[in-house]
Amino acid sequence: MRRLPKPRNSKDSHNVSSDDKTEVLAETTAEPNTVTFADLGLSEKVLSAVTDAGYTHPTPIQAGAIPHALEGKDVLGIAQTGTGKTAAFVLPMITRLEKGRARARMPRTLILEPTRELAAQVEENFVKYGKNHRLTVALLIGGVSFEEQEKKLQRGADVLIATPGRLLDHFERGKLLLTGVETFVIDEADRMLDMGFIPDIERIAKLIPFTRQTLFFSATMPPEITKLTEQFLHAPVRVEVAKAASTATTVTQALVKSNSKSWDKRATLRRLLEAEGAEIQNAIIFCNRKVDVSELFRSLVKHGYDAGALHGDMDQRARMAMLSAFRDGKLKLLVASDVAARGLDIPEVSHVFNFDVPIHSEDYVHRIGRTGRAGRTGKSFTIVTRSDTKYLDAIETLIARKIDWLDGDISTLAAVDTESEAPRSRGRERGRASSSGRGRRGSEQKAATAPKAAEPAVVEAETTAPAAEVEEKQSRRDAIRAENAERKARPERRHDEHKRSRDWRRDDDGPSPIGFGDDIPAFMLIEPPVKNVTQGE
DNA sequence: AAAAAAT
Repeated sequence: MRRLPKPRNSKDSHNVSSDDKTEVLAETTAEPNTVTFADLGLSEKVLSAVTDAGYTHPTPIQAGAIPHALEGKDVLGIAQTGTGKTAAFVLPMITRLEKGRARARMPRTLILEPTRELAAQVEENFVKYGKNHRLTVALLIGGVSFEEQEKKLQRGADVLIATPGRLLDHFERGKLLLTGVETFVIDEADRMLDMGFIPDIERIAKLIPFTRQTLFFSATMPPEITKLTEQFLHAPVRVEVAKAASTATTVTQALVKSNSKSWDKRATLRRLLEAEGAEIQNAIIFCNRKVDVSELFRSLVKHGYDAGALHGDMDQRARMAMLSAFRDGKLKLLVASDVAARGLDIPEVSHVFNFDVPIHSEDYVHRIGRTGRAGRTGKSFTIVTRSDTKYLDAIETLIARKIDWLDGDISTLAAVDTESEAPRSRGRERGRASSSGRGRRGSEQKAATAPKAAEPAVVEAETTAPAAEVEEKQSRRDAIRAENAERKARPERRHDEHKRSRDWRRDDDGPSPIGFGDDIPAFMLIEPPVKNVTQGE
């Protein structure tokens, strides 16, 4: 038996809210797995597409939202990505579209997404589940030409999937009327808020008839979003599945200390990559800034790693190429900005590396949520420098637990020379500090693939917290906050900045590849460099 | 100290 993306742990649907409009997914009424897609009221054609895709049992958000969406009710879905949220609106929409036909320039449904990749992903869902239908789906996103999009609009689109900017652009050019929209979907509303899209969304909503059905999804419900739901939704059914500030139980988390110099961080990362070795099926490496994505990407390629890059300043074609190569397994490592943190459906990522500690703690949760999906296990490593400690404190407070250090916490960095923070065994750390020869490093490299000394404990964070656990978690948060404050009060040890090894410095990046700007995908290189060749240098 | 999105 397979489920649509992400069977989380069964507690997911126990969230209780006092809101009287709320429909809580009541698993008190039935065993979670007894509901099948056939019970939800979807049309035969949709059902057969779902069956063909290999799914029989809906996820909690699907079971909760689909029947109401089919009835034409407004739905407020509070769910993180990876809960099967997309199918929760795609399946009932296709069913409802069976009645009636699209007219030129008057799409019947509109879905707003915060990023281009997410929009493209939703389109794929319509293709997959609408294979027994003759649906016209138009994807209106920036970075690509208008022509084809206009053609589709002119022909009459049943489904419009758009990012706000390009949609308004089409509208202003008079290529589009929104007066025929029957169903309006706002996806990832909280992220749209972060990105400053709310005014655009309000403007778009005003162009759509009042009588429409609105499906509204958000991972979290900050006050601004609540206000927006009051404005957009009429007597909505509320379906809530997962808590935002939680990390999957299947993700192993660890911290790794490093000096803050970028070459030092890159060296730390490479050591981690070597240590994990064959365990890495594929990995996303997150950087906070786009320039750092490019820089790290070039460095990894130069060191012979099978790496790609993904960030918002890249050419759209390169973005798509990179993403599909990564999905297809042609790329092992994807260096990315937070474009890739949320929403993107990249199955089976075995590892997540945070090259930088995220500045906003929620991003940490989203990033490591890229691994350990659908019940699989995943590993995450976060490289921490001295100046990151306050962000780290915020993260630990948010997730209400301390994350294990792989090889001594940040305060131990000061005690030894700067290149010696071997990511694993303490014994080796001492050895590294006293050696400076290259031959030595070569053997070190081999040792890196040996079994790891300190395996970080498996996370026990909950995906959803019932009332009693909420309190317990809060007190844990308070304790962590106090502990962090106390640690901060202690005087910090100075470290020796001058004892850097020359070898590390030589890592600085050489000439950039040509053709794809800074971000030529490694898999497109004519001569794929061999891993480890440059490593010992 | 950031990223994303219309040109």
